[in-house]
Amino acid sequence: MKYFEENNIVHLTEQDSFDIEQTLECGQCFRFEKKDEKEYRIIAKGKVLNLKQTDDETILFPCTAEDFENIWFDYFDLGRNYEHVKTILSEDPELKKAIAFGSGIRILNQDPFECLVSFIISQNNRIPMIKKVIKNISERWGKEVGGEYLFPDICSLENSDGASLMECKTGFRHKYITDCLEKLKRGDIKLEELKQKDTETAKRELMSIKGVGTKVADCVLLFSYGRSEVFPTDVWIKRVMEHIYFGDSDRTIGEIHSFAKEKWGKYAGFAQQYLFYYARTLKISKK
DNA sequence: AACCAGGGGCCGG
DNA sequence: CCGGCCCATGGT
Repeated sequence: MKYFEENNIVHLTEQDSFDIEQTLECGQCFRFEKKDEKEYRIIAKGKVLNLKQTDDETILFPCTAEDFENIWFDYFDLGRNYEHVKTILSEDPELKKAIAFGSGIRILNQDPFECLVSFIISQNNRIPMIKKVIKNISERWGKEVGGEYLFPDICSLENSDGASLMECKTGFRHKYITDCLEKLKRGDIKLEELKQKDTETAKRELMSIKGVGTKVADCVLLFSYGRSEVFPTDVWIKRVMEHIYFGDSDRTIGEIHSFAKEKWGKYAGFAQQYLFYYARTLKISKK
């Protein structure tokens, strides 16, 4: 991964397996805004960052060399060899098509708290609406940085209540967010300590929060704790998996989940993300 | 195990 | 314009 910094702009000149559009639009994060073709703004890690990608390079701005090395290199998972991941998963001819389609996807390393609340909001909801709700919450309790609002930290969000969360259009999920905040405040769950725990234990703890089931817990583990062995299984994944591997016949979420875990092991999370992007953008039929 | 939880977009009529 | 259906689900 080659890069240099000049005038507070970082130029990424070697960008194998990195497409900003695919990485941001594949459904793993919600605080981004499309400015133009291959031009995005993200709000993450306490900062506002603009990205613009051309055939030759990706530029990140405003961004010092230090911020790139300390924050964004990890956030965009740039230290991982995705060619290797794709080679392993391409042994499966069906998956190979999905990988060719989203070959520039990288799995982000997001903030656990923001990720957790975001995926609680995601349940039975659509992406544009999820983005709107998170933006509402950020504008109400988050810190302003350069005209944008950061997702609030735990302390700031503890000033919320059911009614104010409803005003942010969280709908019936407001009580789940309240329960989440309560458990974090009491120290029943320490998000920082989950990093040291094995995936099953971390998953169990996350699922003790009301409104966090297997799917939401898996998303948090994959998108903010780097647990690539999980396989978040939702209706889209169910559909595309039934289509590809089961001749369009009905399977339960549980059957799909264990099939994928068995088949892809520690690469299941990557497979899931390629399949999700493939299914969503091709709009695989709902039968 | 069916049903319900806001809210809003989309679709057929 | 309006009803019905669906949505990166989980609780009851």
